[in-house]
Amino acid sequence: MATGRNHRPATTRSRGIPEATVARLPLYLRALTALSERSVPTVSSEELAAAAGVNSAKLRKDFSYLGSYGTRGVGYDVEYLVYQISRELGLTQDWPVVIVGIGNLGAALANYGGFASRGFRVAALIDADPSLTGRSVAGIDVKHTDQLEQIVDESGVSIGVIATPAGSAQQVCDRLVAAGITSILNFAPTVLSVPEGVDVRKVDLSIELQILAFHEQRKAGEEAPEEETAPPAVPPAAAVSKRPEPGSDGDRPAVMPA
Amino acid sequence: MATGRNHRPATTRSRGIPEATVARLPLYLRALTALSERSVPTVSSEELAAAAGVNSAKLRKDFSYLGSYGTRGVGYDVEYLVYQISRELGLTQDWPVVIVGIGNLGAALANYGGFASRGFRVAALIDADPSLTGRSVAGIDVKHTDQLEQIVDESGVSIGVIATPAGSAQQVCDRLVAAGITSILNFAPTVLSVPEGVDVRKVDLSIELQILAFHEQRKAGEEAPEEETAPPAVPPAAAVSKRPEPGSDGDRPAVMPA
DNA sequence: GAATGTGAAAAGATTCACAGCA
DNA sequence: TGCTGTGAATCTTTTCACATTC
Repeated sequence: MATGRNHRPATTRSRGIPEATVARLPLYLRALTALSERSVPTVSSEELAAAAGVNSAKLRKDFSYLGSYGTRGVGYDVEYLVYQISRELGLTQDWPVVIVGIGNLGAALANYGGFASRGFRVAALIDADPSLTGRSVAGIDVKHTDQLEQIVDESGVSIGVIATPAGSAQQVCDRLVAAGITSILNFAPTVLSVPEGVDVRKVDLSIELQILAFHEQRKAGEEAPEEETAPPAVPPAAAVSKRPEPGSDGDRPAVMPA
Repeated sequence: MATGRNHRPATTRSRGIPEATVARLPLYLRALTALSERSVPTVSSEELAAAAGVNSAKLRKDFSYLGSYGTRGVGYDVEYLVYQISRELGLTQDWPVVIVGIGNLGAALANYGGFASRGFRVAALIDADPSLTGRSVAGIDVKHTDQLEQIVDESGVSIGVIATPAGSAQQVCDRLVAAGITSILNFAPTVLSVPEGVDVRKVDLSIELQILAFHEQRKAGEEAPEEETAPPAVPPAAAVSKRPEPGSDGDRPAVMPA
C-alpha cells in the first residue's frame, strides 16, 4: 500500500546547513523583523534567542552555519542579519503559490496576510467544485481543477498548497507534480507519495492536538499517581475493542474541505 | 523582551517514550484506523511503515517503547494496536477544547471534522469582536472574550487553541493559563511565554512555506550551478538593505484574524 | 520461514565552556 | 570587558543487523 516514495533523506543537510537549523531560521527572521520595525540597530544572541524562544548557544551555533555575521563584544546588526537570513531562505525572490481546495481552510489561507510579505504570492486558487469557479476569494478568482496544469504552467509556480479532503489529496498532488511543481505544503491528513526531488511538508492539526493530549494526560496522571496503570492484558487474539465508534471516519480532511 | 519562560525541556522523554516517538504515534494511528476501516486484521511493520511514511525499523523501535504488541512471524493486530496507541495518546478520553479567535482560521478549525473523532470536542468559541458574539459558527455559539475565564472554568477544558492575531495572542494565552488551561495550540505567529508546566505547540504556515522555499531555492541552484554565490561582502556597518518593503508588517496573524 | 524486538553503532542535534576578537 | 564563534562533550534519534519467537 502507498507507493512509499517519499521519506525525506533526513540527512539532507542541504549545503551544510542542518535541517534543524533551517527550521529555526524563519523563527529568527520573525524576531529580527520585529526588532527592525522598532528600529533596534543591534541585538545580542542572548536577547534574540529570548525573542525567538530558543537558547543562545543554539542560536549562535545556527548562525555559525551561515557565516560570521556578528561582532564580538557587540552582537548582531539587525538589518544585516535580516537580509542574510532572508537570502539564505530564498526570500529575496518572489514565490508564486497555488492553493488547491478552497474550503474553509483554503479560504483562510488565501486571506492569510503573512503570505504577501515574505515573498509569497498567491498566484491562483483552484477547486473542484464548479459552483465555486468564478467566485472571488480574497480578491482572487477561483479556477476549476480542469485548468490546474495550464495554471501551474502559465504562472510558473513551484510551490503548491493542498487543502483538499484527504481523499483527493494524492490525486491533486500527482497532478501538481506532473505539472512541474516541486514543493508541496500538505494540509490533508494523508501521506503523500511523491517522486524523488519533490519536497513535501505537512501540517496536521489533529496530530498536534494528539501530541498535546499525550502530555496533558501525563500531567493529570502525575497529580493523582497511578490510576489506570493496569497493564494491557489482552493478547492479540480476540483483540480488545474498547472505544468503539468505528463508524467515525479516520481519513478526514485537515479542515472542512472544499 | 519576552518573558522567555517556555522552552520545552526537550529531554522530556515523558515517561520513557521519546518525544520523537510521541510525535509519530498519531501518524501510525491514522494509518491503522484506515486499515481498521478496511477490516484488515493484521499488518506487518513493513506495510504499516509504508502507509505511515516512515521506515520499518523506526516504527518497530517506536512500538517497542509502548510494549510488545506484535507477534513474531505475523505482525501486529490492527484493532489491538489502534486501542493501545489511542490509550497511550490519551484519546480514550474526551478532550474539550476552546478556540479563541474566530476569524477565517478559527472558523475553519471549528468546522474541522477531524476534531470530533479522536476524542476532541469543541466546547466553546471565543472572540473579542462583539459583532460576532451570539453568532453561530459550526453550530456553536460564539462567546465574547469577557466570558473566557468563566467558560474555561465551567466547561473544564484543558486545551486551548489560539487563532487570534499575533498582537493579542500573549494576552489571550495569559488569560487561558490563568483560567487553568495547561496545553495550548498556537496559530498566531508569535512566541508565547508560559509558566512551567504549560505545554505550547505552534503551527505556523509562514514558517513551513519558508522552509519549502529554502529547499526550492537549493534545487534551482543545482540545475544552474553557481550564480549568486557572491559571498556577503558588506560588513555590519552600513548594513545592507536589499529587499525593501519594510512597511509590510512582520507580526501578522497566522491567518486573517477575528 | 517470517517478522518482531532490541542491543549496538552511527548520525544528528544540543549544550557546554572558553578562546579569541572588537 | 562583553559577546561571538566553535571545538568538545553530551544527549537524542535513527539505522543496522540479528537473535528470538511464533
